[in-house]
Amino acid sequence: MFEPVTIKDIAKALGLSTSTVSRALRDTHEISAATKKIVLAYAKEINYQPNPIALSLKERRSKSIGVVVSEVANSYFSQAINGIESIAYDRGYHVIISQTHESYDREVINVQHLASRSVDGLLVSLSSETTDISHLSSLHERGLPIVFFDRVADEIDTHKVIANNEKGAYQATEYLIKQGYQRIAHLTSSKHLSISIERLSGYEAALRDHNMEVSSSYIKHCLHGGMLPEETETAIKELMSLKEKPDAIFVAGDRLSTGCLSVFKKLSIAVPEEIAIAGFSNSDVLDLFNPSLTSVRQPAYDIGQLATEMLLQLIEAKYPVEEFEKKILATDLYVR
Amino acid sequence: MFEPVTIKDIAKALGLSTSTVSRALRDTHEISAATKKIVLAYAKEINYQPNPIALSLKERRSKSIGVVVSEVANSYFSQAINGIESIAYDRGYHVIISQTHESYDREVINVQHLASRSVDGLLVSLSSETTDISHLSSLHERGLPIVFFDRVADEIDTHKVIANNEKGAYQATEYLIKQGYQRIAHLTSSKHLSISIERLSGYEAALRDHNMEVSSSYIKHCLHGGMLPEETETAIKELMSLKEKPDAIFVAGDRLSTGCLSVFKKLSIAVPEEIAIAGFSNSDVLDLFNPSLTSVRQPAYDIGQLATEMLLQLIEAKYPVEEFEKKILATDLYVR
DNA sequence: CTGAAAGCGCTAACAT
DNA sequence: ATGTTAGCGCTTTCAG
Repeated sequence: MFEPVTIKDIAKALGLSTSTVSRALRDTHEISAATKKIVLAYAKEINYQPNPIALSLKERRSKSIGVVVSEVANSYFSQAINGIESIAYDRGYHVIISQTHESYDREVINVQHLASRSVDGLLVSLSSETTDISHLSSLHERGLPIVFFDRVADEIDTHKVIANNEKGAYQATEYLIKQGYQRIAHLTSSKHLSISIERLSGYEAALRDHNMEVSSSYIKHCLHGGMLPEETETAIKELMSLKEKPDAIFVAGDRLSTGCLSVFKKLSIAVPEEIAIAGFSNSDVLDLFNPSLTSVRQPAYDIGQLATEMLLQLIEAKYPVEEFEKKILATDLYVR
Repeated sequence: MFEPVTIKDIAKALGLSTSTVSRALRDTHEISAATKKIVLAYAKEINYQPNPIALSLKERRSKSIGVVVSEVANSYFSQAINGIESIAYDRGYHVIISQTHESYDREVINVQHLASRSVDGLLVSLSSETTDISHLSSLHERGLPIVFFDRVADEIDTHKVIANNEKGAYQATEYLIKQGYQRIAHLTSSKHLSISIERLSGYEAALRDHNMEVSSSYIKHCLHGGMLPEETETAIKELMSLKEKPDAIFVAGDRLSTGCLSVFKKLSIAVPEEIAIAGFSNSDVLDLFNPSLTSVRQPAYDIGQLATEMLLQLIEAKYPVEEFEKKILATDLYVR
């Protein structure tokens, strides 16, 4: 039904062979200027577009990279994607985005699909459910370039780009401490995620450095990182029903932070009078919130750009790369 | 470097022909149960994945659909995308998302790329810059199925799915009128966008039905739909420097609505005391805003689903479809 | 400088 | 039931 123009059509119309046409279009030297001109003119006239599918099949590369994130409806990821695209498009690569919705199964399916679809490389931020990463390590072992960003898998030896989650968490927690809060809880995403581990560690370090106790009853995990509102609500209710109610919470995630505010609003708990909040967020409408949210902002756009540059370096490397780096970018604390 | 397993590898390893292997994997009847079992077992063992590129080339279809939106970092679009994916994945189609960032040039490039990449169909919401739609109509004439959603092109005869923008705008404007506001301005996106036209028309109808005058000085267009904060700020400043300052604004877009609130905050203009706002928005953190925003919410997820169903119907139609529909879904007014 | 032919991975018509 | 062959669109030897 939809029949694009092929090199064959041009050849037939011009009484040439397909190879000659191909050469004219590819601009090789082994072609007469005259023929080239004719072919190019005709190609433009009929708006010839080479078929990238055929090209991919031939060259075994697609000039496209796959991106695996949990949700595009997340400021952090949409900003990172913009960073990714900015580099990729400049370098002639196309970007295929896929969402896991924090589901491990979805992640496996998406990764398989992208790989079989001949993406030349993968930019991955793990889903919160993922613990087994064999779907990625097997591809990586077989030579598919992969760069992790945000939620990384330490088991796989490749480039990684993350924000300084530990320091960001430390600063946010310290901010709450300096504001005079005494019982600071921590609400975070699933336990095994690299970002959760790093942010937890920053939180604990800040407490310890200020001679405050780390209590496990103050630390709540949400397996789906706030995707399910009930999860957040349950965690908050548990915290608020402790004998020693916390007077502040450091929240380690975008959706979780806004989710928290919603829950408090719903439960009519005054923020920051009854409980103060500081949390990670890259939302760009944060300044419209009331109560306001002191937040740690990650350089999502830069992270996306850097990860893409590193991936393209791997893809275009002449020789297998053996040395891998983990880049750590600074966060910003916005006090509100 | 990255060498996936092919049907040929299996054939060689098992001493069969490629076609036999293909038949075993395709599960045709003309194959012995024994061979089939052997092939399937071996395929599973080495984790064989068929190469969809080769398949696309052969079958001239890719089982994938392209999506063209302005920004994924926009609640409306990210929700629509989720709706799109929910249907597409169920039906075995993959979704390739591309962003125009409200740029016409980018839209042309993306559409060309998607088409040449052999997507089986296109879901399109036009960029705010787009007036010339020949990049789409030429593809459409050549038989590529296209369904428009949100920002549609009336010139192209195909399925369209939109929210009831006119009624939504009418209700929001009427709400402001009933609150007692007298001088209601209208801030909207670029003039030629279908959504702008529809929403403007609802706004004007509401004013007229309540015997209020429509004044062109009260209507401000932002060519980039609020993508550029200066645009919004300039428009607001112009409105606020009129002799007869408006006492309310009906805002016709997500980014524009939040952008408006930001500008008022920046300029220390009290909302809703000095000026009231009602606007289109699909943000899911609207309830955390202060000042709060009365908003028209579109059924973005449903729109995405419906548009996808219609597109797949076109793609899978046995005979060329001649009758096209424009589906109009109801909006919701959230008074805050 | 140009054409014929092979091959990328896969399927399907045609043989056997 | 299985193998052989051709062909999807393109590039690239290999011949001429």
